Amino acid sequence: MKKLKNEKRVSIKDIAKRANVSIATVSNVINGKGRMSEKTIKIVKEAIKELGYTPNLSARNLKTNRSHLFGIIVPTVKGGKLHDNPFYWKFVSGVEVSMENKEYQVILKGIVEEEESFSFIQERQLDGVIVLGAYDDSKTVQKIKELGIPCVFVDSYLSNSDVFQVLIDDELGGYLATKHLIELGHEKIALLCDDPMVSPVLRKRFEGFKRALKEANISYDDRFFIQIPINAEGGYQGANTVIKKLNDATAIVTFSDITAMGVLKALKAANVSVPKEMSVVGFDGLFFSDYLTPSLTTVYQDIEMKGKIAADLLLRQMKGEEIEERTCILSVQLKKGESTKGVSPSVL
Amino acid sequence: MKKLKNEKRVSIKDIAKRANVSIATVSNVINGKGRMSEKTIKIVKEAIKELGYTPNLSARNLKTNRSHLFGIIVPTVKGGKLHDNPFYWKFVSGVEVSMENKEYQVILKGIVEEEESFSFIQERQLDGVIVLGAYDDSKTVQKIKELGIPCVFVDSYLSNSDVFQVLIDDELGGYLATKHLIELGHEKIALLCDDPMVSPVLRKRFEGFKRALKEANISYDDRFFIQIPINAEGGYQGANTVIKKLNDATAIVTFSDITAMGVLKALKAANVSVPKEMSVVGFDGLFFSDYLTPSLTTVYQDIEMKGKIAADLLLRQMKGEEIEERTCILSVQLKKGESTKGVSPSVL
DNA sequence: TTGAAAGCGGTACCAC
DNA sequence: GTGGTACCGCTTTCAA
Repeated sequence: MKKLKNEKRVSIKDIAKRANVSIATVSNVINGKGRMSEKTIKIVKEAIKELGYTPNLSARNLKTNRSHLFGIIVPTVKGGKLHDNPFYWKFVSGVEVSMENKEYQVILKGIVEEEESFSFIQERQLDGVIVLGAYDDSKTVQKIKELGIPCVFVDSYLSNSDVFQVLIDDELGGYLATKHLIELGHEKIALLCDDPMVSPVLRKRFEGFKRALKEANISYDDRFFIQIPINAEGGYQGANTVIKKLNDATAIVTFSDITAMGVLKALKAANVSVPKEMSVVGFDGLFFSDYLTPSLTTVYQDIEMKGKIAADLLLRQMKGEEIEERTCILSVQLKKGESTKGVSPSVL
Repeated sequence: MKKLKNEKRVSIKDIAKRANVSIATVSNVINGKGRMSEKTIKIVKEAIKELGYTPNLSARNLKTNRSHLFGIIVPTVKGGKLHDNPFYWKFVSGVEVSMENKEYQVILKGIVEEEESFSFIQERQLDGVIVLGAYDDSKTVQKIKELGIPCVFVDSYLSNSDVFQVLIDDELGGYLATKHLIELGHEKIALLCDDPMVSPVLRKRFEGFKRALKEANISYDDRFFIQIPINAEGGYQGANTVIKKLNDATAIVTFSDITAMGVLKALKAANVSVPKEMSVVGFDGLFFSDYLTPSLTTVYQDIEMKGKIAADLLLRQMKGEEIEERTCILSVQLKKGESTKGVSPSVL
């Protein structure tokens, strides 16, 4: 005989009724707190199974002030655009690996600092946040710190040493890319890059670039710096600028594989052979870099590991663990592909 | 003089006290319900601003049974691995566009059907879910439907016409890819694909493949079907198989750009020139397909649009809107690149 | 070992 | 128009 059920979700109360115990006991069984007889535990557990109970996290969160939710926040990148860059995905992937079986869920959110507020962090009671690519003076840092919740800053170069940070050795990356070219005999090296002043990450890489030049006694020449947005289109445009205005350049350094991808396309379209007439170096070591033609010489960073470590730091903070080493700097390495070779003897 | 504050978050009560009204009134102001005098509204709003109040969503959710959270669920793909496929990024991107300024947050979750339960949907009180790539008999469909929450199935070919679905014309896609090659004179066309029986999407594309052959009176030959996992490595291996065992093949059809990418790499490594000696077709039209060498001829689908529409259907369901057309099928089109050309006269 | 009850921060009904 | 209050589902203290 079918009952017209109210279809309400089963709650702790229903379990209590079914098991003939109080809701407090049910709660204790669920959370494994207090001491109860084996018998009650069994009865309650059976009731839970029979009735198909699942806890209501809203209620639990309300009471405990914890949400088991945390955020990955990317300032400066608007929602939709976030997903154009494989970097973020690799990162999230790493985060999720660390989160596996920890009962946390992740909310990924792109933010435009000027427009958006951070109220959702409070509203949702996020237990912690990972922030990507902030910088010392950004509002984001200020606001997040005000909230006083566990957080980890990635690629942010914050000067405050109390803050948890994950970085890579960007300076080394810029250095390695450039040095590699120099060792191959290149001297006229164009750099395609967004304004290094807006991002500490780019600034570091830029410094590495200059260090390599200096070490080789090659003077830095402004003409060889081409400012472009860091994306494929930027690379495309930038490469065309090189072709048109810097006909003595024999190599191009970019600070992202995505940019390099655009560079390769432009060079191909202009019939400039890579690496014969022009060497190209990328940065990141994203999955496709190996599948381009020619395959890309690039500065590899372990993005997934970055995500893992960030998540790990966050989890440990949330547990209230004492953490001595608050900044983690990952190394990078040059991954040689086919896009670079020795400079050909100039034909006169 | 500093007070030792309890540092508790300001709640509706604090606002009520500050504004000298009841919490009911505050709630009404916040939600714009009921009729109140302009004056009270102003006072309350000021108090909210002064105290920096943000609502506690857990509390609200508890009361209203809505979470303003929804899930994008990918069965068959385990958490971390989800992010290896640009398809999902693009899709999520579309979803977020539709969600813009709707106060919803998205949780992306890969699931292994066998292992995982769907309890998180209930626990978090998700207001709705978008499921990618389920199929009629999958547990996922059954379970989600039992939950009775708004949902949209994408790429799932569910036979139940009551269900909300977004699809592309996969059959047409398979057909177009193949027909294009046939028109170029190819007859020995290898197909690299995962088992079409496990996924309705692949089955449809496979059917399109066969239809094109049939139309051209080319008999389908089992030898030319190479089963591989749909990823770059699969493409790489598959192409090598073609090289070794099918030396009469002049073209390769794949059902994903990622696969095609692997194919191109293998062919390049084996010194098989594309498209001169072998034509290659991809599927999806992902961002990098245009940057490969040669650029990929591929079946383009508007993944972002898929995401937009799915999100839109979901939002409308949640609003309780009447929706007549429950299944949306997007078209696809052939995007010609450099990876296909007419078959060269066979050299004897 | 178990249970009664207060209360987390809201919403919504109903009385004034 | 405004306010009192029950209640959402759960955790937790304290008493039995």
